[in-house]
Amino acid sequence: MLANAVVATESRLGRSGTDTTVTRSSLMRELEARGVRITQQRRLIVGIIQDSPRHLDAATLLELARKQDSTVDRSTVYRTIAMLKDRGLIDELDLMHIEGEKHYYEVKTNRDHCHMACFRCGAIMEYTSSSFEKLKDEMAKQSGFEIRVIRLEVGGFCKKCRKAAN
Amino acid sequence: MLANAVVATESRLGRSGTDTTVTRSSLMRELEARGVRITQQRRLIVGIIQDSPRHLDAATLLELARKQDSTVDRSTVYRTIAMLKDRGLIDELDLMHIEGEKHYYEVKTNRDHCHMACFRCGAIMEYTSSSFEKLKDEMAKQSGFEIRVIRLEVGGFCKKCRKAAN
DNA sequence: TCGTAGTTGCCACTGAGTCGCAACTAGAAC
DNA sequence: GTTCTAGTTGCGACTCAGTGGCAACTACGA
Repeated sequence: MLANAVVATESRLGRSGTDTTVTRSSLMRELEARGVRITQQRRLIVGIIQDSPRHLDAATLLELARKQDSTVDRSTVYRTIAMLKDRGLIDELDLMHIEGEKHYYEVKTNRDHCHMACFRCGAIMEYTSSSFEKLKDEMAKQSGFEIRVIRLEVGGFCKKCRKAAN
Repeated sequence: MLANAVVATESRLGRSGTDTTVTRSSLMRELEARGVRITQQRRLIVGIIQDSPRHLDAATLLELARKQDSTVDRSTVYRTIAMLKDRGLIDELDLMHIEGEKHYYEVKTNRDHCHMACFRCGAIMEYTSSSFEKLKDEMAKQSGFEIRVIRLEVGGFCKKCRKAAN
């Protein structure tokens, strides 16, 4: 029981920072350690991803970056995302395409977790569980597959919305 | 052990029909039963999805449909896909974006299953397991979430490719 | 056979993401 | 501090998936 945690979020497409079992690494520190060239733009974009309380898509990320530096280009945002993804520092999510075909990004956590998207209110909840870890191990063992990325996404209706529907 | 099954596929983006535990319903029969208007185009498109040994994306589906009826339009394919998705008759997959941003479709099965995509050879494997069903139940119970769609996708390297890499 | 609600083809559009290239710059070498 | 250059950026034009309005067509019930 203690190993399981439902992380509910207050805001739309938000995510909670209160979970004690899930931690996220410092992107900037990782990049420096790996000898990646640190440009102003990267510092800015990476900072926004790191500090965001919500799952960001590329367009929102660009918008936020431009608030601080209006010259930042769309390509730079996409290229920075690709760079972080290649290095395994961020995860890409679809969130059940709850708002079109966008992709969302989040800093990789120490534990894999699932995202539950409410079709009615758009809330995103994160869920970690030891059963998920076990399933992952079982899959790798039985299939001989080397798992690099895993994504478990759920669409449906959250507790609040189910109550509201009654 | 018996409850688990790794379904390996021969071909790229293929899927096996040999699994005895996973069954797929007849789309046409379902549509008729639900009083959906059966047009020539729908019969054609739905037939292709049903009979395909591979996971199809919209563009491929259109191409295959046009081989039998060159007048079929792209919109019709997208609208048919949307119709089947809305009615919960097919599932949409991303397959870890192994080939760009396409979406792939498959007839809904009696059991949820996972898709494992090999980054090297592009093979897609399907995996069903009682642990997956259990995790699903646990998630619903603990979070109060009503699960309508669930998608578990894995990216990495398949057994063959891992051996080949050595 | 007819009438019409639902569907199709057409076409123009949007929005996400990519790519080549010239200009710029982080950071190593001196 | 100055210089050098490989790596990065901004720009702009592009591709590709998917959408939506609208007139013409058609499945199917009466």
